[in-house]
Amino acid sequence: MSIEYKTRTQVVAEAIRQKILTGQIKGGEPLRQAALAEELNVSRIPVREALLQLEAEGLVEFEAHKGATATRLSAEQITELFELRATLETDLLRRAIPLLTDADFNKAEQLRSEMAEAYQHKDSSGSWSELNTAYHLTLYRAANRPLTYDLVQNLMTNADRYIRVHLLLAGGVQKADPEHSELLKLCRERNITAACELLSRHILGAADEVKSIVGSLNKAD
Amino acid sequence: MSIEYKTRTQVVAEAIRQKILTGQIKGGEPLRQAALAEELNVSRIPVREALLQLEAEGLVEFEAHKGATATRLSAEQITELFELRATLETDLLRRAIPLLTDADFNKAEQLRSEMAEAYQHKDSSGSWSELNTAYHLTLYRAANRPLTYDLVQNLMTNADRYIRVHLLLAGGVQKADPEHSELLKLCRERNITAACELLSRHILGAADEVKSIVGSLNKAD
DNA sequence: CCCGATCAATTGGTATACTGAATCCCATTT
DNA sequence: AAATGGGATTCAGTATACCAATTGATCGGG
Repeated sequence: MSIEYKTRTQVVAEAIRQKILTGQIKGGEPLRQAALAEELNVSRIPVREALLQLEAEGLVEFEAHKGATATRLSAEQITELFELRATLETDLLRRAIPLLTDADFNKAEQLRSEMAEAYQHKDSSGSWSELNTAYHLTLYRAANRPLTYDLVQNLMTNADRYIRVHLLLAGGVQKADPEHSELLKLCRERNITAACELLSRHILGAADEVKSIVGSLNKAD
Repeated sequence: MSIEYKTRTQVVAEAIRQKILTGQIKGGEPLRQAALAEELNVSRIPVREALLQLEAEGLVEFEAHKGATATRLSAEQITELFELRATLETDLLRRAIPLLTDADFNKAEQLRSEMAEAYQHKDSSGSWSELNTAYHLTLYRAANRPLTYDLVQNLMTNADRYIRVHLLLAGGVQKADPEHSELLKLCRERNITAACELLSRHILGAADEVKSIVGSLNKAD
């Protein structure tokens, strides 16, 4: 077990990240350091450092002397984000499949079922999202490609914002579960080609639905 | 014209980045905040923030209460880094080729010749590296994929550390110039398949040479 | 030889204050 | 009425000083 020591900066970063992912802070919204510091009972410095970290993750943007704002992706950028994911995640999966163990399969299966259950409790779109990320990452870890893995993890975090919308407004999750089952089955069969193709469709399909929703949202404001 | 305002944090980040890229700060070496602050005539705060930024770029690593150290990639990670580059850069090039303009070709050609000249003045491995990066990026910009582009830019920065070694110890650059010429020619002919294949070989070939050198270096210490 | 205890070094974090952009508002000018 | 040009204000960027927490190293005792 990893004894995670959390610095305040990390705690603050997590808090703000959650606010952005859940939509509590919307794209384009300015993030005032003083306000966040007071709200989270820390000084401005850990807030600044947390924001810097989130900038690196692509969740916020800095402008000198103007401060940080939550990023807002255009439709094209959302497309690019998901296509990037498709590229990198299929690459990881391709490498991972021959190396996946029974333990990995079991963990993935468990996460899948937890996800199915979380879906019942309609409220918690957050936990579904986290489980979904964990499920996918479980299949990638065996690839042993730390740089790509970290990158993908970050891309998934970014995608999450849009997935949650997807999840809330459309019934995007109903489609996900059978795909997750099928994907796991193909992995167990070590059918690399089919698994990668399914994964790609899984990601790009979600992208399409997200885009149609976000498109109408952007018109709204 | 963009009026670039530079905060001290940015200046500091650049200074430290250069030190790492040039090998003035070696992999694994600890980066003392107080020392850097004094050396650069700033307080510790911009130093901390600069280090945080460099962490995001993958050039340094933080450990709570132990501080930052310059990262040191294993042979496997170097392989992964260059393979990632090959994947993402060929993707960009594929998309860019149909959209490249004469202005782009001219700029690339100019950079290529500057690179060839910089190579004469043996000292400046730094400027060769920067020109090399600029040359490649010129061919990718037209792809209009900002996320991927930024990512690649960052990967190239990371690769640079190793390329410079390559450049100094082996004659890796002699090989690069004809490849750059050929690549540009294929782009002008809009020969996507051949151009991408060449680019991939160009990157992976450099990786091989870098690895053999770094391998012997790692043994050394 | 190992094992705590102690201590210095260094990072993480707070409080506070100051400087200087960026921006808004309003008066002056055209 | 529109443009110009200050202030005044807000907020980010940075400095300084200080304290707390953690680490690593040294050292003395079992």
